[in-house]
Amino acid sequence: MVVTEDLNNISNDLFTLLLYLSSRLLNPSIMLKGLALPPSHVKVIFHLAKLGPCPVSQIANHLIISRPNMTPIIDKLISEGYVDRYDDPNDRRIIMIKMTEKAHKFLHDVESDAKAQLIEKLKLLEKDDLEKIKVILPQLNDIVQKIK
Amino acid sequence: MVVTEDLNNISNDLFTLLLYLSSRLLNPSIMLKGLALPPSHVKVIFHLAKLGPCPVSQIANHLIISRPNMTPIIDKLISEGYVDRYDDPNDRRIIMIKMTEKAHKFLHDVESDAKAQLIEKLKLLEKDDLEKIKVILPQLNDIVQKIK
DNA sequence: TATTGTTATACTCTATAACTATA
DNA sequence: TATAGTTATAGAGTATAACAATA
Repeated sequence: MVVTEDLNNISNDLFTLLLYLSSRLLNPSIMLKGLALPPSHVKVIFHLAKLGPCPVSQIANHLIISRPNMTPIIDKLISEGYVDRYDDPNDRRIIMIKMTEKAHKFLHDVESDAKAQLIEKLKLLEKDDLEKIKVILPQLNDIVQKIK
Repeated sequence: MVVTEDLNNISNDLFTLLLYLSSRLLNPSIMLKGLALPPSHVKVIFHLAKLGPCPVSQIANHLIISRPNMTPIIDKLISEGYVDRYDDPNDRRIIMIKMTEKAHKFLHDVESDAKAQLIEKLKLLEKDDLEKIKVILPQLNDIVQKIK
């Protein structure tokens, strides 16, 4: 049976896992530095990749970016060819944002780099441990994926 | 035996895990917003908590913050009582930074909030899944902790 | 009246180059 | 000569309030 103490332990372990992952394997905020686009812009593309075309304010709400700052971000992404803007026929107040092929390629490159870095670090592990996480990770992903 | 294909799969699973964790459970960059201190300042405190007292430039190197920007960051952290500055007796060029009790309490509060949020999300899982990750997480942490 | 997106503006955070002090 | 930290400064990112257009 799962009790409050279990929830506390699991939450502690998850918190530790997040710290370990970002300090030892892949720090998202450091990964986003040194790219052709500023972090906030990359996050917008990530968001569009996950949810598809979105209204400006929905992106702002999800990424905790203030509405006024979305305008220059979207302007720059458009001028560099990463997203397109189009009107919502059902509500003329709304402007929809959609990522382009260039943005898909950009994300793919970022992801490839990140995974290449991960592989280098994973090579440092012993074979037993690699065998273990090879089994564990899919199980954990199945569970985490159910949340929300 | 662990082969290249396994490394690719593991790296894919790890990447997916990081995305799931930060989008469904706890997004570090969103967690750092809305705090009393800007993200860069909080990261400095986190770094000091992990490594103990550090020279300014070591903090800068690890967090990918440029050296000149460390000065105002440290100034502000000192003025608000989160860190102390003292000289390294062995090398008079070096200025050491050390976190205060107030910073420890601050980190503890941030961590408590994060864990409370995690628990709320974990409650959405079924008991079977909770039993599973209760077993899985410590195993994964043991392995990840060995890297680097 | 509420919401979407924009403008204007001030504030904060950041990056670069040049400087001082010590090694 | 190389390194630690600082100063000066320009640029990039962000938050707030006020506005126009649409619902």
